[in-house]
Amino acid sequence: MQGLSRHTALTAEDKTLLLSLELNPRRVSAGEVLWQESADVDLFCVIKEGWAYSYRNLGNGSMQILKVYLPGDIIGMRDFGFSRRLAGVAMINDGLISPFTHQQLFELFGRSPALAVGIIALTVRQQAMLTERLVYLGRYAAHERLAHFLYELYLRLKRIGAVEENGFHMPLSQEQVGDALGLSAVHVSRTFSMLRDEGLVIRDRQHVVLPDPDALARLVEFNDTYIDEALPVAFQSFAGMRSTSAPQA
Amino acid sequence: MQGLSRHTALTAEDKTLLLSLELNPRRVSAGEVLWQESADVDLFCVIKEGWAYSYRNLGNGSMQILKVYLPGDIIGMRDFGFSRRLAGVAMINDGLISPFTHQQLFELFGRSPALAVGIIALTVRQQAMLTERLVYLGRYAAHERLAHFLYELYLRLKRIGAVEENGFHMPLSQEQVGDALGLSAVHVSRTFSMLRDEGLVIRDRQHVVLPDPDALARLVEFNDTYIDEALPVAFQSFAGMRSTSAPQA
DNA sequence: CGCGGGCTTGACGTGCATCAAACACGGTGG
DNA sequence: CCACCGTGTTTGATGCACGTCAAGCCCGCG
Repeated sequence: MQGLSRHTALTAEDKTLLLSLELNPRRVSAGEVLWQESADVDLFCVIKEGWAYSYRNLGNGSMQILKVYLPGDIIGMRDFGFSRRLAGVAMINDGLISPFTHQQLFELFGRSPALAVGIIALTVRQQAMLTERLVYLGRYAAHERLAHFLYELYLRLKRIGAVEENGFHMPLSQEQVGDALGLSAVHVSRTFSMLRDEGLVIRDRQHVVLPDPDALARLVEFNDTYIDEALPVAFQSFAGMRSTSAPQA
Repeated sequence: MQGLSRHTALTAEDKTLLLSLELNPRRVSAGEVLWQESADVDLFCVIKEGWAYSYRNLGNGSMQILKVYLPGDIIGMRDFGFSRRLAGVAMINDGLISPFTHQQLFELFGRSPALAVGIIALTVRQQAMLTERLVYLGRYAAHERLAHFLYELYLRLKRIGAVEENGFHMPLSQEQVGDALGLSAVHVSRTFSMLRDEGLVIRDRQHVVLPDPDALARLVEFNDTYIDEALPVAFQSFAGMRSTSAPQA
């Protein structure tokens, strides 16, 4: 809800509808697979606690992690419009998720165009992050990929209040970081050392501190508009246009 | 239209609406930039003739090509929901495009839920291709990236009838192919030679032949469901649900 | 106390980038 | 018709970033 209200104005009814998606929370444990690649698309989830990632297992034995999901994120929208999953999703640590069905989503879309627009906007923004990663995989060296990855996490965590004194908890193993960045675990370790020696990243076990976030942002030329930007005006009016009971602010 | 009818049933009215998007075709010449990164999002386009690509120019002087667009593709949907372009788009060769506005798109969405669903489905499928590329950039070697790239083009071109005897016209320079695959132009050349020596790809200037497409498909473990798959049943009924004048098949 | 998973460090090999030079075209103007 | 050029491609030489293998280390855990 916090995420959606960033993009579009919500009425009381919208909020009730949204909460109805989160009725059946379920505890999940570290490493638990929420669904496998090629499984039928039946559910989507909101993550309430814990981290998750979507991945593809490849023919050559390696894995590519596509995206890391944090509390508040919606999982599974990637597969919206497909009958089979394009990627598996697994929990990184213990957590709490609220699954909801295709049907619930359609119903919500039908009742509140504002919510439909907002959820589509969130999905599009997730896709923008993927594109950003594609650029880094294609054209940047290991230390830039890692710096970018950490800085993006930092921004996303800050939005949900999970950063304290420029530090945050990062439950990913270095092998998993490597799978996300297209690097070997060994090289991730070396790259962390490099960033430490340059005073950009301090890490102790699963705790990461970015002593000078702005310096990191400059290093990776971070463009944060795609994470936070509000919807263009045209969208607000479109959402209002078809709304039956929810005039927009 | 051909692309949409693959995913959802179109009524006569839908077809009229679609054609209204293509009223103002414009000739464009090779290398012409349709829009720059960070430009205001005003237009989308259907490509009627010619190839285009979306790209990002990077701080380190290199370029990453995100996607190649072929005749029949809709360009610009990546930026749907943003006020600024996330990537530039340029023509590869001379062509013909039909621009349409945000507003036209909204109007079309309002009139035909079936079309809205179909266009969203096309957009989601484009994103699936991007994800596929991300996987290849992260975890596969040059010859696999190139083979995958060529095979994907081959499938997409075959759908629009631009393949003859397993061969097609490919107006991209090797530098551009490199920018798409995260490789140097020099290495693209060497990789082409490699695939030629293995009998997988024959190339003469801008003409490419895949003598044994199935062998290529096996090499890259190509999963073509994401290109062609029809919409799941739930979508058809959703499209029908809100339609005022267009009962679904 | 021993075990195992994750992290570190070193040695070594290699895939790809980079630089540079030569080559093959198509287009242009003389 | 042929010199001329520019752009794109090929080929070679060299270097480096990263992968792989392997050994040791740290720490939590049974």
